[in-house]
Amino acid sequence: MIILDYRDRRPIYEQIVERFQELMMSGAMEENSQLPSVRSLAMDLSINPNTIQRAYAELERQGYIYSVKGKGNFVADNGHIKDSKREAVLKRQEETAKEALFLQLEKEKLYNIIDEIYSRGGMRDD
Amino acid sequence: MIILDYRDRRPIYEQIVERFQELMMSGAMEENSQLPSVRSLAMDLSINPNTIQRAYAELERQGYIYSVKGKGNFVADNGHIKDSKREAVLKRQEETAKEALFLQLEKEKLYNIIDEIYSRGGMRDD
DNA sequence: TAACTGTATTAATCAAATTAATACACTAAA
DNA sequence: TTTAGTGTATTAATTTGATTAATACAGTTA
Repeated sequence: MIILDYRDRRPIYEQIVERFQELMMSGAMEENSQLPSVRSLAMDLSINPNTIQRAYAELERQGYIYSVKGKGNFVADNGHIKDSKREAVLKRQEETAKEALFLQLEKEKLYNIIDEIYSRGGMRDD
Repeated sequence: MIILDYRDRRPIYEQIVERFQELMMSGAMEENSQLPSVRSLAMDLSINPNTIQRAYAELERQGYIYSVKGKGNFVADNGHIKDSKREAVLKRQEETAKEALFLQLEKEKLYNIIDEIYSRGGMRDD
């Protein structure tokens, strides 16, 4: 479910946060389903429970999960999260376009890539 | 010429590397022109000369500059660098499009952003 | 020679991430 | 009620990477 990359410069807890975000937003983890416990996931990944705790705290802070003491951590309703992710992607698109312009890339090349991805992947419906 | 952002999580030397790359690829620094000396730039930025040294070593490793002992560091011919930068941007465009698709964003939204940037910025010629 | 340049090395310092070791509170089931 | 799970909190130690500090050495130029 989670694979750590120790060459990645980002801290482990951030990798874990990101990975769960992906899983939740792709629908791979259903709303209200339970996440692995702090201790068990730490065992699985051979890292310290505190690091998992930190990742979970961050996920909760961002509204991705909610925790119930004594029971566990659970996937929250994250419709609103998707919106903020969308914003982030659009911002990233802006940065990419700026850099492409800076490098004198023709905008058609960007178009083509987008078309390629969208035709390959098809569209989901909500 | 160079402004450091201490809130940035990336190391200082990397910020310096990136900034010089920008300057060189935008044409703001001409080929064979001299970079500030290790010690003088360190003074300017109020940081340790070793940090500049590290940044310059990295720039040289990547082929952006060449150094002459006793004389200084100089901007290299970096036509090929621009090409690899272009590749990197296209790859980034691909990732962005994938994520946009994943988030069910209409591709027209990406188009619009690109158009906006390109119309605002105009095109340079080589 | 003097004052610049780059390069290399070693040790010290600092900050952030991670680990380690606990303790405490809640839940669920035997 | 006891046991074994769960989350949460806290403090200290450790580790790692970045940065600083202090030097030394070598080449260039005036």
